[in-house]
Amino acid sequence: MGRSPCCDKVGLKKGPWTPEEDQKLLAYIEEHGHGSWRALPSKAGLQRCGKSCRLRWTNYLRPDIKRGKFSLQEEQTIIQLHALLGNRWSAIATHLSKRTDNEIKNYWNTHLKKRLTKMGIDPITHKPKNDALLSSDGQSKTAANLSHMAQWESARLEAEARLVRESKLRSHSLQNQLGSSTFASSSSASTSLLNNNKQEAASTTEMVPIQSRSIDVLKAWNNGGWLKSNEVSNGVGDLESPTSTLSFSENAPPIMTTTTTNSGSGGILGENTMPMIEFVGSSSGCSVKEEGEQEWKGYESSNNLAEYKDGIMENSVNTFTCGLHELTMSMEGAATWPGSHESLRTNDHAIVEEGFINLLLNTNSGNHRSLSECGGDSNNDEGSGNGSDGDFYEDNKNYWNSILNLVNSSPSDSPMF
DNA sequence: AATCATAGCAACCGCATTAGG
DNA sequence: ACCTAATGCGGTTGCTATGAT
Repeated sequence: MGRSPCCDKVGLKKGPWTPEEDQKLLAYIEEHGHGSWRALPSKAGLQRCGKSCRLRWTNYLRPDIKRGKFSLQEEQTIIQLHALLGNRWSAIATHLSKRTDNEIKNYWNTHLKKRLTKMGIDPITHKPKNDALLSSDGQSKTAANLSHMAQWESARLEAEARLVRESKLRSHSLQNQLGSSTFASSSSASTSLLNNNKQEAASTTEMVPIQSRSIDVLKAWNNGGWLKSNEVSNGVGDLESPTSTLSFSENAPPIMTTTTTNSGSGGILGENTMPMIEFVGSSSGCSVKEEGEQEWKGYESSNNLAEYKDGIMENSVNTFTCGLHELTMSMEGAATWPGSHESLRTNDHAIVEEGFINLLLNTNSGNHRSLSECGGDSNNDEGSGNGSDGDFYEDNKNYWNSILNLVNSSPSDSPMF
């Protein structure tokens, strides 16, 4: 497949945008929308290629972009999501609303990466340098992937175990609760499940006003139609998308429950033997740090790995709660579990992964202190495994929990259901 | 004051994927 | 099923500002 020519065309301007050009582009999009980017430049009277216009808009002119200094909370979110996702900037950006992937990427490359390196942390593997050196040079990336894979796999195994346990409970509750329908769901069976999970969520979190709204979450993923429950729970009413065009007129609920029935005809859920999946998450009150409230200086000056660990791998005892098993169900229907980090780039995998992330981010049930609070003044409570770091499993769990906690408490309005 | 080095960031490049005919 | 345009995304480049010598 040949690549379409773009900026090589003669007569098209390249380089920095002038205020006049910005004004033209802005005015045009405000009036007409961007429509076809290729056609836009001529219509807007710009001597630019469509791609350049699109980039300028998405990275700079879009009105919902937050610019300026990154807060500590944002920095920590980026670091942890990077540990989780690697250099998948767009995925990271979806959890930092109002920040563009380009900005995050730049910030990582110019600030965070150096900072971690300075602290003796390998920015690729997110492990202490000594560990990373074991797989030096070209192998460090592979090591990072393996690390990510191991973490994913660990979470998945835990989820699977839970799935087995809960699926049995479900079949019981299904039979018992057909018919109750306080949720706007297309199926009464799913409704009863929702209620189960709603109660479960409510029992493990602070009581939150419960609304609900059902969508086909997989379809929503396919369409890029993210719903962000965090924003609602954070008191932000409108749902903004990190991309320019998505918006939702309705508020997402503090607990977003999603069901989809399995047609059994293939697709993502094709091999799923469960009759339906549901995503139940909750987000509760969060603590938001003001920008610049805390600095990294403690970490930097001490160059102390233990402190880093305490900050990033916050000690928490909560486990993956509701949601993971539902995700696993969809995962198993969606071909295979990703065998490598890169393999996630296929659409199904991306869907699964995003769902997993969102579940991770959305399933916190009560331990939602921010890292700013916990990691910032390090060691309020002794860390994972009570100081004995030999237990890989505990470390690993705490690592993921810390990510979960971080983003749940993040002010960044991460997209959720 | 001039020169060089470095940091920061906007913008570009090119591959991958998706959508539509 | 195939082709092509459009779009998404991550890596890289190059310009500008700032600091050091």
